[in-house]
Amino acid sequence: MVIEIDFHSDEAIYVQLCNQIILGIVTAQIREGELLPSVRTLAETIGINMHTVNKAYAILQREGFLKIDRRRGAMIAIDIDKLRAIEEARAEMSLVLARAVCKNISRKELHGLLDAICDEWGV
Amino acid sequence: MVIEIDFHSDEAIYVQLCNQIILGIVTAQIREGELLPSVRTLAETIGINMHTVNKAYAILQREGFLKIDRRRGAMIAIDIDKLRAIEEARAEMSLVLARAVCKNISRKELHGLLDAICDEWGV
DNA sequence: CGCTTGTTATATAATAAATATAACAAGCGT
DNA sequence: ACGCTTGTTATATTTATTATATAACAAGCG
Repeated sequence: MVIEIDFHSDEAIYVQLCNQIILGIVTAQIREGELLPSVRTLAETIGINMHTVNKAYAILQREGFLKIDRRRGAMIAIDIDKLRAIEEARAEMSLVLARAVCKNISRKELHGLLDAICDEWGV
Repeated sequence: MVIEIDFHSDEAIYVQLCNQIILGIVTAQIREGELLPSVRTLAETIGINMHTVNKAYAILQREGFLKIDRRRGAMIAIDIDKLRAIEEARAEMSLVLARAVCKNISRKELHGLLDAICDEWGV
């Protein structure tokens, strides 16, 4: 999967990495059981430091998106704690929806947006 | 409206301020046309620096949630650029939804979550 | 004139992010 | 046994961001 980093973004590089890998999973660019590049390889490919990649991988492991085997590397492996996932989704969605609602975006339009995004991913 | 800052959060204080004010608008704790406390007053109430509040207000003004009059203070005034708002909502929602979908939360459940949040706000 | 308003400038401290080296333990392949 | 790669840890340094601290300014109200 291709990873693009915007070095002029106000988002930290490791955050961009996490987001793109998660988007890669949901768009099936990389699937459950597949290996990500090694921290060193990906770091060199992108042109950043090894520890920045390592930080992203460690976070994704803690959040239950991948498992790290010392010798094989980082493998996509979703740990499903659904109750927790729903609570997190609710908290994050509240902030997004609040901004949208303030801007007069209707509940109906938000449902439409949700469908459009899910359609894009074939979910 | 009451503002609560978590000084142990990993979110910057000015970000928490922005989020809470937007949530305050959407829950009608503060309405269009109403004045927020002055930067100095709010800073003292919360126990933080004036510039931190000023930064939050400036950001909310730039994002079109309030207008600042030099002598009157900061007033809730939503600038509706709907096309832009929808694009921003789509980008932010994509990240939230991607995480949720990875955790096996279905499209149906996400619609339910959206409704639950909107219901809470009476939107 | 005194007061408050947002705004700007400058300096400083504290924290976070990113980079740079180096080294370690584990295991694979030859 | 050796060389290689894997993630991991440690340390140091640099840079960027965040937060605080003072100070001053222009604008306007009473």
